[in-house]
Amino acid sequence: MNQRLKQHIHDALKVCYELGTLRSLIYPDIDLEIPARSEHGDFSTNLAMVLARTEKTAPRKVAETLVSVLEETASDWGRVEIAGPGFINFFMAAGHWFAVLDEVHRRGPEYGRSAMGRGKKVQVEFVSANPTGPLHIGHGRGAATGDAVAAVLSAVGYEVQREYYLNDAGNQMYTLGRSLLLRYRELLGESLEFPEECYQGEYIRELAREYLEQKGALLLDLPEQDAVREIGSFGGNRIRDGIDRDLRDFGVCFDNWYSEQSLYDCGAVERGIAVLKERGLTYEKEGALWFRTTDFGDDKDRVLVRSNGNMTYFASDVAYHRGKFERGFDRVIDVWGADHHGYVPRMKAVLAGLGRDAEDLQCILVQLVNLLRDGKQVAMSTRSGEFVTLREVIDEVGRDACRFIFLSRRSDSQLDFDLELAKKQSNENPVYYVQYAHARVCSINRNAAEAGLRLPTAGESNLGCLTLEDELVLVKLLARYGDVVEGAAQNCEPHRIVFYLQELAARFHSYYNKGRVVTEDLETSRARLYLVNGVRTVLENALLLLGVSAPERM
RNA sequence: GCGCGAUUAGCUCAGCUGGAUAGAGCGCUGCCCUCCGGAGGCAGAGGUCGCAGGUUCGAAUCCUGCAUCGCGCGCCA
Repeated sequence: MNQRLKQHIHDALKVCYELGTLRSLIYPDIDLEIPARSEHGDFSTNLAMVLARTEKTAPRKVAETLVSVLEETASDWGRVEIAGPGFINFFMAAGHWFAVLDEVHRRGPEYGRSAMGRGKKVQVEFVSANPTGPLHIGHGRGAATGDAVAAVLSAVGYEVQREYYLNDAGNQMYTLGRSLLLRYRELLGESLEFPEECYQGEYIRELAREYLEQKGALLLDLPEQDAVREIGSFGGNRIRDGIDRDLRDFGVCFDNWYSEQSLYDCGAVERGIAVLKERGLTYEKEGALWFRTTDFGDDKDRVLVRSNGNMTYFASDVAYHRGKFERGFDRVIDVWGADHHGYVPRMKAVLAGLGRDAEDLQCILVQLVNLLRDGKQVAMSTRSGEFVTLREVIDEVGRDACRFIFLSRRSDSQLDFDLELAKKQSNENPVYYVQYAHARVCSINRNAAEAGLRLPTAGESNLGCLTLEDELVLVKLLARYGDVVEGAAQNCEPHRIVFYLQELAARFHSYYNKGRVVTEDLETSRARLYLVNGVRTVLENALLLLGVSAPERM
């Protein structure tokens, strides 16, 4: 609808230029916004104010000139007026609005999707927690965010891949193996000191016990190196499987698990370094190899190869990101914990160093989750192994509430997550408010079916029966849904969907309380059923983007 | 010290990339069950958008400085 309106405005501007009533001869991007106040119309543009400068004419005067042309065609779609300092406000005829209902019903689950990103491949990499322990609640927020961003991008037409980067190379896997081996030996009666740098969590003991039960005491006969590698790879696999299982139960499913070790095995890390060398972006200092990331805006250079010959994680990150683009992605999105924000400039530098536009990489920083119970902070410390796992939270509060809460703020703002509040099935908990709206429509449908009323399909009902102000408001909200999805996609901000859902649910509940959908009047009942099921479709579509279910009963 | 981010109602937060009289939820006060599900609705109180300048027709939004808070600044992973 606003595309057509923009075209009208563009045409009007052209006419003014041809008539000579306006002389700027420029066509600025037409900014159509939905005013906060309905008295200001359904749409509004500041075009006259933008043109005022080059026209050297008062904004209102420019607006009058434009409006005089716009009015010639206005009767087809509504009316125009000038307001305030020079806004041009558009009021669409009600019939135009109610036509979206047909679109909602015709497209069903497709309604709200668009072709904005058609033909482009984008990868969203998220969670990517080290496979050295179970996921905790912070990973859950990253998972919900990454998954929803992926879903939203996919809804606007991108070809999307969800990827988990598995840090299975380097020191930490060795540390995992060592931690396990020590616990294993403890179980076999040895008394020893458990080093601080080893993983402290109780799960280490459990895995060691599991290994012992399955394979027995044979590790004691192996050289230490081999024993560490053996039990480490056992533990790493078990932990990875556990992570995968937790994520699936959280409704997150990765298309690809990408192994860091594989980058070493196939020589990609060496090649990545070689490319930077060839481009003259590296130098040696004090026995180490450096990448001059400061050439691209980083505040200091970074080491690729240490003086002891070991590669840094940064070196494999270069290879990893280079590989992403070689795999054909046009855009790459990394979802990180906000404590990694310092890594953004150096990763952007990697892209620039490889000859890519740094904008092709977007980093979404997810702030930490502040876990509360009844308003009191729950102490957590990864080092001591005392943390609340994602698994525990899912089991306790449920997947829907969890995901909804995680997505209810912008990702870069901190989030209070109160376990007791999340469990409450009350008005303090916004998930149920939205889901309840959906269940309510389903309930109305059941009721209508009992009364022998069938759900009307497109064109079957008389939309002229929808004369209430609330009905128009609802339909306008439905019409906005596509823009909301596009905005969420463009900005990688799934929380916009959450806010939209709350508004839609609120308008629906309000409407529901004012009168009945199923009345004695058959024609009105059918039209209202048609409307209310349009609402239901959009509620469902939006909830599914967030990975939250749309229940028919609660 | 340098860098990044935050600062909006009692609390938790939005604010559509610079628009018109700054919004929502919770909490608080007072109402609404003859009615398709009350996990609901209606009404009300509540603001110096951290502070000070600047940019322009117009600033919560952009720029500069300051204050407070958080995070990050290894040849760690």
